[in-house]
Amino acid sequence: MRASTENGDQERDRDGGGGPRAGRRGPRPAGAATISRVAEAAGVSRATVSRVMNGSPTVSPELAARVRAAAEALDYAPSPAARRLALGRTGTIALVVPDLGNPLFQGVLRGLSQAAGKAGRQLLVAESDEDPEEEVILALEARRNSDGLVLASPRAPAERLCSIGERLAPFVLVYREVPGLGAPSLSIDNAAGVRDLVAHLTGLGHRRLAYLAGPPGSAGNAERLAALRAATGGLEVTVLPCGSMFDDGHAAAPAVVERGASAVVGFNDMVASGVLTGLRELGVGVPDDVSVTGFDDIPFARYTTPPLTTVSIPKSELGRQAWERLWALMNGEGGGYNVRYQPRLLVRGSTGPAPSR
Amino acid sequence: MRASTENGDQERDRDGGGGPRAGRRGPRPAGAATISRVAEAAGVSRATVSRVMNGSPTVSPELAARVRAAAEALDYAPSPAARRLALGRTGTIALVVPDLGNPLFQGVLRGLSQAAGKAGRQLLVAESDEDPEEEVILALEARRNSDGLVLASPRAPAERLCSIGERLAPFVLVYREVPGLGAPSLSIDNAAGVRDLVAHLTGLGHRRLAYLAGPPGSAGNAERLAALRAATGGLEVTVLPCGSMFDDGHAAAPAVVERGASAVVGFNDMVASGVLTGLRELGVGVPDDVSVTGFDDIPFARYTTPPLTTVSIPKSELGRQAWERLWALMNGEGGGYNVRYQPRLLVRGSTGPAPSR
DNA sequence: GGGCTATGAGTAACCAGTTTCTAACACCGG
DNA sequence: CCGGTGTTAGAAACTGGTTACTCATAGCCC
Repeated sequence: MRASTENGDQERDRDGGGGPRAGRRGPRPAGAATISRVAEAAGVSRATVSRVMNGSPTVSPELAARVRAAAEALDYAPSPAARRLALGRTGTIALVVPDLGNPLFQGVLRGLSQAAGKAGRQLLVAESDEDPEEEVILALEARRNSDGLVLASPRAPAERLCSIGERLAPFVLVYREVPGLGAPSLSIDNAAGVRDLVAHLTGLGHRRLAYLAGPPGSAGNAERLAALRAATGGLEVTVLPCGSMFDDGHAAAPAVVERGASAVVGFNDMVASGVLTGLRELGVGVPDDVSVTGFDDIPFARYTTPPLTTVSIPKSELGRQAWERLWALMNGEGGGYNVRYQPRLLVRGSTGPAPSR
Repeated sequence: MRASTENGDQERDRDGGGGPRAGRRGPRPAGAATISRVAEAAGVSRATVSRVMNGSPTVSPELAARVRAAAEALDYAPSPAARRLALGRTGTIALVVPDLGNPLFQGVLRGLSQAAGKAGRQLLVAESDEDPEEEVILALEARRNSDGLVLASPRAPAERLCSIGERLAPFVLVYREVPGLGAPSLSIDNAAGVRDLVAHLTGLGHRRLAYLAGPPGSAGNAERLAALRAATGGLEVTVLPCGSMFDDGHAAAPAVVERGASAVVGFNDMVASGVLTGLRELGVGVPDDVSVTGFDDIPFARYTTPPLTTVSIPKSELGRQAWERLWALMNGEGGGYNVRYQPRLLVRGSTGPAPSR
């Protein structure tokens, strides 16, 4: 598993070079130029250096040039830590998600990262590992180190979120709506997506459905399941506990066969892909014997065999939009209304007419 | 000289309570308690509050209790910005990657996020969008806002990295080795992986190979291609320009058929999956007519049809290990040697005996 | 009982910027 | 020639912590 080494570990820094104040404080860059040194070198006050570095127009051109030259010569860059303190802002926004392995949150991460990056903001990321209380703690912690927060918190109780809502502001909630919470939320109309899927399946003649349920605590799973129950009035629906990962879906295949369902509605694309593989291994034809649908339209959904019928949700768009909302909030503009995105049904090869039997 | 009459200026901030200077500065929490207010409330000095908050043992128990009560009552939490400045460290580490959509970097992100989170460190993430110079700029920027850096920089020229190496320290390079760079690197033995694949394929009788090349600037692609050339002495190898995404591989399928290769070596699992789908659409049987291999073992690789033969690399382990190395470096321990991980061949269903022809 | 030491807590000097206030100076009009 | 005005740049206060010194007191030993 492990292998070769190569040297490395060079001189270390010149640490005690100066001698007298060797190792004076902790891990400071040691040689880093400060505003004071630049001021001294340019023969001006610190205030003037600050003004020049921030492009204030109230500095005469020749002085500004002298300061810039000195800054250049000393390779000076203002300390972000000092600016944070003085300005009271961090130039950073934070994202807290339950699971970085989930394509849903990866999409938000990407969209947010790009939007924030374009605006010159840094991005702090924290993963709560799907623990409800951890979500809350990390959110508070992350928020203290940033100017605003994007929070994906499918597990934390609504009351808990409301109780700390004030301390999290400005923030945006994604993939969830919490009534009464003083923050805009960007969510998916899960019910509409499920209705589209069910309509598609019943249109194909399916009457016996199986639902592969997501994680019990998940708000998204609760919504999808409720919508499914509502949309399948006269039909037979079996709910099978499953999960959210490939292997969960894979493991559920025998149960699906046993129940004799003609169509399987997966909590998400991953369990749907898993069950796809599992069914094939059991010799069940998809979509000839059983139809399968997913949810989310993860990048891989079009490359399964057969390609997965699913509903598409705008993951990166959520990230981009979260940035826009957050930006508005940080500037004191309202922008506090909720958006619920409509998923789009994508019919691919994994669904077909119900077997006549 | 400083004036600071210590309690003389305490008066100052109580006038904010009224209306006169409402909205005085930018986005400060406004009501947030400071160490001074806690000190006042507890009737002690700021130094004592600081000592209590940091668990210094040189405070008498009753005083400590009084301070803690005051802090609790005021809902006080030390300002991270002020601590950063005073301590000269940020409590944060940074990760810079070219593309957050790539499972390779997602794996590192997860491993690093979990390891750093467990150690109570925050994680800053930046995406360079595969631009060589952007990689460098973002790395410098991210490093200035953190105590250490994990850098995945497949595009930036080696000399450029060396020239800024000192300013990035402490840092760890992943998925790449740059001789002479003063930082440990964690990389994959691409050559060994390619050799394993080639041995596997030739063992099955394949003599005409096609390589689906990755992005031209990528260091990983260069290594894999060089290793392929070295490992396929007497064989016929066609190199097809491709890319790194599903669609790139999908689009390359016709060219593969045209060249009459009996085995396709994909730059990574995504192009391999893409070509898998493309070949099936063209009516080419895998592995009966053509064998296909990938690289990286992304989570999806075992769920393609047929499951993808590939080599596995320890993505999350790289992230965890990067944290360990970084931690050692930040504590002044050496730990600066390089590690090159050996990939592991995973034979699945996408490879089989060469057609007899 | 007096000197010595250990201990707890306060003072003030940092960290490295930003910003308000103020003073000096040039320019202008009366 | 003088007062009013406008510009420029500096002095100093401010962001909110940490920590090296310092000092007072209490306990201990001789």
